[in-house]
Amino acid sequence: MPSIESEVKQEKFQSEFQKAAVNILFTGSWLYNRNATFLKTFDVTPEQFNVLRILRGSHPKPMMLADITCRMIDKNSNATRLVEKLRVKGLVKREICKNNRRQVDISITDKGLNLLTKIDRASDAWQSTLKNLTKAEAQELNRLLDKLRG
Amino acid sequence: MPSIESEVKQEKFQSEFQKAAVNILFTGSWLYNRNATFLKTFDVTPEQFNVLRILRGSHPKPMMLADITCRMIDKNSNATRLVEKLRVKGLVKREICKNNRRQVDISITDKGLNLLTKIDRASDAWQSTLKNLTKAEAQELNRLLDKLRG
DNA sequence: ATACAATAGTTGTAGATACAATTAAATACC
DNA sequence: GGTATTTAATTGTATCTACAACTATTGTAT
Repeated sequence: MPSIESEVKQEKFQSEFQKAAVNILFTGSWLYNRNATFLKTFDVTPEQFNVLRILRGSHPKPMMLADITCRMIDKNSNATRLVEKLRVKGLVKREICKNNRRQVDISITDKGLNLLTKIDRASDAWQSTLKNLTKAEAQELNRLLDKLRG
Repeated sequence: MPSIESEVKQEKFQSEFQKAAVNILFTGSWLYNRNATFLKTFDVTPEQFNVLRILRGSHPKPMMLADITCRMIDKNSNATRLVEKLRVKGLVKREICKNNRRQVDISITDKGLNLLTKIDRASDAWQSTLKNLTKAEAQELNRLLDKLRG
C-alpha cells in the first residue's frame, strides 16, 4: 500500500490534518485521471459522463441547466458549453421551454442512454479498483469525508 | 454535516464504493476551490504554492524539473511553464546546471521563502476547517485513502 | 403601465491543461 | 570518431476553465 508520503516523496507533514488535505487532493486527482483515461475510449470527459448520468437520473423528465449545474461534481464547469458538446455528439437534446422562454429543457437521447449502458458494462472491471476497501471501510471513508466538509 | 447525497442531490448510489468515488472527487474539488480562493489573496495558484513548498523542502539545495514534477500533486501540470510563472514573480531562480547542461537547477528565492512564511501564518485560520475531524479520524482517513489507491 | 429587480442562460477572453512533437545534451554502441 | 539511444526540458496547439460581462425573459412594486 503506497503511503501518501511516498507518492509525493515527502517524509514528514506538519500535521495529520495537513497530510489528510494533501491526501484528498492527491487521491482525487489520481481517481480523476484514471476515470478520464477509462472514459476516453468512449470519447467523453469525466464531466460529460457525469452530466449524462445526471440526465439519466431525471429521464424521461428533462432538466434545466441550473439544475444540472448544482448536481455537478465540479460546479465551475461551464454547463452551457458542456451540454453543447454533448448535443453535437447527439447524446442530449435541447429545447427552449414553452412556459418560460428563458429556460432550456435538456434531456438525454436514446444514443446517450445506449452509451451509458455500454460504459456501465465496461466499468465493472474498472470499479474493482475501489474494492481495495471493504464495504465497511468505504462507509467509514464516506462518513469522514462528509464530516470533514462540515 | 452535509452528506454527499445532498451535496450532489442524488438520493441513491449504486454502491458504497461508487459513493466513495464520487465523495472523493467532490471533496477534492471542494478542498481545491477553498485552497485556490485562499491563495488568490497572495497571487499564487494551488499548484504554484505546492511547487514553492516542494522547493522549500529541498532548500538550499536546488532541484531539477523532473524531481519537482514527480512530487507534484497533479503530475499533469506543465512544470516548465509553472516554474517560469514563479520566476517572473521573483519567487524562484533558474540556472542551467554546470555538470549537465540539459538540466535546470531551480531554487526558491528569499522572496519565495518570505511569501511562504506569510501564507503559513495566514493559513492557521484556514486550516481549522480540517479540524472538523479529530486527529484519530484524520489518521483513519489517511489510512483509507492510501489503502484505496492500492 | 412603467421602471426596477431577479432569473436563466450565453458569450468573451485571459489563462491553464493535456498531450504530442521537438530540441538539445549526454551516453552507449560499434 | 560517428551513429543511435536515452534523458531533460521546451514548445505548439487544441481544448478547457474561471470569471466577469452581457442578453433576454419574467416577476414585482408603485
